Amino acid sequence: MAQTTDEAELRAALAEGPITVYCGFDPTAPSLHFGNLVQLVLLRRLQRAGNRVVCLVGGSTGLIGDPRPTAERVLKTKEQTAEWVDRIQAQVRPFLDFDGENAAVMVNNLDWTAPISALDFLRDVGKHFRVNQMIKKDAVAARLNSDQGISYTEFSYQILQALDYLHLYREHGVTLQTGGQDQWGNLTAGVDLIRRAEGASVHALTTPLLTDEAGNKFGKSEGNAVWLSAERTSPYAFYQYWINVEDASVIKLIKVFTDRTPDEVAELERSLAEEPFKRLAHRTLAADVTTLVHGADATAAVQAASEALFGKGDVRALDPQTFRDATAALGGGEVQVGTAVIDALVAAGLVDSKKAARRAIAEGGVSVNGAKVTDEAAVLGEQDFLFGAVALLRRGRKNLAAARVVDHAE
RNA sequence: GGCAGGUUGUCCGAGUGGCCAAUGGAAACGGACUGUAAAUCCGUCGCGGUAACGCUACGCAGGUUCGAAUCCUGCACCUGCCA
Repeated sequence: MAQTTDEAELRAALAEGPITVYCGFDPTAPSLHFGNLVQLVLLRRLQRAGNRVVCLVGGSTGLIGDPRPTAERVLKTKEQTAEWVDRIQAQVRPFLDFDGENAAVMVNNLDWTAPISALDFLRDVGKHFRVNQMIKKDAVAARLNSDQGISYTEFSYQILQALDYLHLYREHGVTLQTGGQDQWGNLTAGVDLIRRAEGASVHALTTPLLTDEAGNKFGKSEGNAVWLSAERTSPYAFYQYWINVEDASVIKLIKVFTDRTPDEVAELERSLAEEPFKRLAHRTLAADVTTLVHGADATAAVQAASEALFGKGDVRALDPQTFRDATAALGGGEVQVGTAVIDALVAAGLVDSKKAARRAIAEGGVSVNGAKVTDEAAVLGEQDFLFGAVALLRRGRKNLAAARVVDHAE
């Protein structure tokens, strides 16, 4: 928890009985990512604790765009946004319980925003907002001070989000909105609106931005975002992301993302301190979160793959089935017998260009099936494709890919 | 509409006729060290080529020049001030 409107009052409200809480997700991409996971887990816990949960996917706010402090967003088409709304709704469903007596509710703010005319919007909603306050919100202030400026469109975003809160307060009795720390301005805009329009006092709660010891945001893997969809970030890559988290942050992440009990956490903490080489905390974290997002079956598969690929043994010694399953989890490309290692690295997506591939070999960072490649002109021969199918390419300590042989009849 | 300033590689940011594929920083990547950790040290960091070298690149299009990221013209976009 980072900030709340009135912590004492919120605690009292929560203690008194179930409340109704909402959190919104804007369809700015076809998939949710690491950052959204914090909110999903929070909602999940709140629901399990007996509270009612309303999950909003921003069909209208997604069309406008929450102002980023750095730059204006490029508008997405309505069709695109609508499609992403569907995808994100589907992605959220597994995290919450939408059946039973305490079923979560899924809403789309386009339903109540779209019918409002511009005039009604300005007269009925706009009157409650003071520009003087609006320009003080962090993201807006940053943009006003930048040489980018800010469009009227994005400037209006906070009004739309505040309107959502008001609507949900009226229709569903929502009295708490959660969000990331950067959403504070938008959340309080809603709280203020409800106070003015309804004379009611409602709450807002933000979660702190998760950063590593160096102060960097979590959720970036090799410069790419960690997505929740298997198409964008494979379960294998997802699992590996968590396995590689720095020691100093594992325990914190376990507390945030998993349902481990305090006793279990204490045990993991002890293990981390006394027998770090076992990497027990990392394995637990990776397994728990991967299960949460991708399910138990996928987790078992990537665990086995990781075990096989990073185990001490020789990959050649693995039994064919294990090897096949493990490499199936990896990214890779198709090559033919006789393809140069350099070209195979490019085809498998391990490097961006042949030049980079050559460089990697020169740096001593490339191996095929565990054997270091020293010759830039090396080619993949028949014997390199283990079990007649796949050559395991490695760049650096932990970038692996599979070069799958294709019918070389052509 | 007028005036002024800006647009450089993933990002920030130098460079104002040749020595510039372009200083510096960040990010990233590889190696050593380890525990698929952090810190540290070393190295790499446009594309093709073993290399010599070639190609592409400093908003876009032309031009001046033996030679331009650097000068000129037009256009686009951004920012500020004025109307």
